[in-house]
Amino acid sequence: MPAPLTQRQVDILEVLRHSATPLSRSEIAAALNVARATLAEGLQELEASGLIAPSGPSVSTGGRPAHTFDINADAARIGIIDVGGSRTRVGVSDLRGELLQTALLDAPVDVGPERILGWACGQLTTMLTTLGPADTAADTGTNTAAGHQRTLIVIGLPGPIDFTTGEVVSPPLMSSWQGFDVRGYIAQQIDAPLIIDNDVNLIALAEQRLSHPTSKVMLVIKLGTGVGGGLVINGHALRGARGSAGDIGHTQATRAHGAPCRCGHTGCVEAIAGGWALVQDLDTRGVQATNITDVARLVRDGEPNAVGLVRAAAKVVGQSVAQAVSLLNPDTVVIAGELLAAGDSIIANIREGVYQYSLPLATRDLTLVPTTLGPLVGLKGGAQLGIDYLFGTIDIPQLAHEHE
Amino acid sequence: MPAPLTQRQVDILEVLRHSATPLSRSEIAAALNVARATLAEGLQELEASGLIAPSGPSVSTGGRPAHTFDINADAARIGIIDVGGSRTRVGVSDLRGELLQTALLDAPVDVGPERILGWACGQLTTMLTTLGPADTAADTGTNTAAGHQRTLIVIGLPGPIDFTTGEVVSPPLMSSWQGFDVRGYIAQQIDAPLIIDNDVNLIALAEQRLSHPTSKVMLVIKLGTGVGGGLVINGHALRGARGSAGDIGHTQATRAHGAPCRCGHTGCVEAIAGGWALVQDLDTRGVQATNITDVARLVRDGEPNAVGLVRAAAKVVGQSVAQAVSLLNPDTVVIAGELLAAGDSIIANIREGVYQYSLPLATRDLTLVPTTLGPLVGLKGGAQLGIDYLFGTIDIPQLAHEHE
DNA sequence: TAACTTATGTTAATTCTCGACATAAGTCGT
DNA sequence: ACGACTTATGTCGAGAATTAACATAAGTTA
Repeated sequence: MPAPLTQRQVDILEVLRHSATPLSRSEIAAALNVARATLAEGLQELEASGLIAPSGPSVSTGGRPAHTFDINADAARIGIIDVGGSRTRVGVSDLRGELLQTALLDAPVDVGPERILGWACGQLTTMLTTLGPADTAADTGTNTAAGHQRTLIVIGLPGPIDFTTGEVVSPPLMSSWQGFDVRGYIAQQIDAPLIIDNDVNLIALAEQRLSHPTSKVMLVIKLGTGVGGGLVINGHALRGARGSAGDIGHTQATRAHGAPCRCGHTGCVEAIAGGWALVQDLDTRGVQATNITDVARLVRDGEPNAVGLVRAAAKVVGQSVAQAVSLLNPDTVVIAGELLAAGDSIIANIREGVYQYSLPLATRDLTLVPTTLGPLVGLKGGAQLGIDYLFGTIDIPQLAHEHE
Repeated sequence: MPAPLTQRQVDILEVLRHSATPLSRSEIAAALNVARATLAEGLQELEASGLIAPSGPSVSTGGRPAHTFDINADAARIGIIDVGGSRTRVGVSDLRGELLQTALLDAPVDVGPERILGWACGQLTTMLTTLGPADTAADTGTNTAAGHQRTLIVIGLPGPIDFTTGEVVSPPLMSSWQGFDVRGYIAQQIDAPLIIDNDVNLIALAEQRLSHPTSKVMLVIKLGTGVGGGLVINGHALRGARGSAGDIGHTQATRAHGAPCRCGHTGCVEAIAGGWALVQDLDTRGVQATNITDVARLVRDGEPNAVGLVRAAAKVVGQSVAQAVSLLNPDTVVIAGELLAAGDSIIANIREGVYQYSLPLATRDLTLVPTTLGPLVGLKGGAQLGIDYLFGTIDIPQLAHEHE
């Protein structure tokens, strides 16, 4: 029965985490509105537990230099699995969210869960061993004094996750995963708490925390093999009643469009703008492409069919985003996903749709930008979610389930 | 410079407010997880300030009966103005949210702000005088000890409110209001703090607080002269970056539909399902109707054109709601507005659209129901928002602005 | 090197919070 | 009607949490 963190300690960790630079005692105290003396005990315990570490003296401004503290990066290792429609990435991050090592598997999600998760678990096990069990910060034997697991797995899946059960539900993109016990499978191979979430939620968290920290209402759209969305409201991912919030891919495109979607409906955004649909449509027109990377390359090369289809796709996405913008009035919309590799016209076309179909007030201060976090954005977001959990600030407890 | 409420006092008020029955000291202490003794001081101050009042002894269960406390209904009066597309209601509520008196003005919003607000302010002034300045609970002279205004005005307007300026913005339904200084006008007539919000936000708050208190993600649609929406996430209205969140009326209907909308676009939901559009369409077909009440009556009477148009309208709304349901995965959707008077088929047709176009996971546990709070729901919601403000738990400080 | 500036550790005072006790005010059984 | 019992209330002293103030440490600057 490990002692849990006090509220004050959670607060200290939050402050440190959201600061770009290490902080002195005085700075932490000021941020929390408490007297400096009040921090002493909590700070000492945190240091003893290894969660935070001294970070060298700051430069003097004319007086005694302050000792500064920062999150101890080596206090934990977070293994992250980012399953995408056409590729899967794994990585291990430290407690500051820095990725220490990553790996890529180029296989579509529908090769099935065993192949993908088997590979991922193997990679993670190796990485976690190589990178060492997290510095247990303690000959003192108090390394779990704060009651924290020091290794943690986060997985993002490209489909709706019912977090009341932790299962993938009627996954249009992942029929071979239907009913598969992801939690059980991973638990068998890696003994660590596991958090399951939607892949776009991970991206959304990364964007909010790392690129747009002041955003209050953020919408993130991922244009990959499928089309997904994620919402971050006041710093928390909004997952909805059953965890399926953010699904923008299977909303109806504005123009009646007969394209059949894998979800069983017709005219879904994804049936027009999803990577799989683009590949399929190109195929129909006799253009060779096996995945979305090919599509993006074709667009960059100026292949007329690809250019036209992707242009149309972006406009459809723009209309859908416009609906979402009207409904939510976000301050920030971020576009991510591999289709961005097709070039800047994607964003331009989406913007066009948004500004055309939304009311002026909703777009007046709207920031609509592509992600700048690169292809590892999903892993970075997974690290953020894992840190949330370790710091006791996770918002949806159902996501995590420690097997005892 | 009045002393503000302590955090503990705010907590006590919250507990009392959300309890259906008056509570004893022990019950309050249990709800707050503090010792009974700890409450004593805060409780006394609250009683002295008049915000709470003893509520008679509870029935004994074999021992000494407990003294119980409840919000002192007479500690404040909240004047509420609910401006709708075709009528305006005003009312005065007490601090428990009970409406003490209401009045109705049957005039469309576009007769202009002076006419409507002039009438409303006149009514409110009379009511507030008649119903007495709130019981000032104090020969003691400490009636403002807690630093609370005891009279407050809340107004809900049927258009997007830019709460960074407090103005009605490019109101499709209210061109005569464009640029009108609502705050200034009311401030001139009634000397009290003023909260301006969207009318559907008020309805949404009422529904969440009074009818669906366990809902975490709620969407409310108002089918009136216009079509509006409101969101309540975790008990707080989501207003978005500029206050225009919830706008579902000016999203594009799924089927390409050329109907021109007052907002300048074509094919908006409101251009098909808005009361004004229904009236217009009926007129085109030679059926007499001047407002949405007429339309609803025609449907009840079985007039074929009206039945058909309203049926189509409900389906369009259903499709839009389906999009919103996919995006947000709410646990509850409430339909309100005067069009409901047309009969149960409205809800049935909306449900049909939602279940047809949403993914199964999003609708698995979805509650989709009409409002049961009656035509005064907007006033009731305004009272809730006002109480939020008086109790110090208002979530969007920009809404309120005390003129000094 | 002295004067100055800023950070840190310590401590005594203050405030908060709690459990315990004595008392108040009912019901229940005879 | 009365005593035993049950539950609520007020109060007080112990203990914990928090703070401001002071003494000291560790730099910079003239």
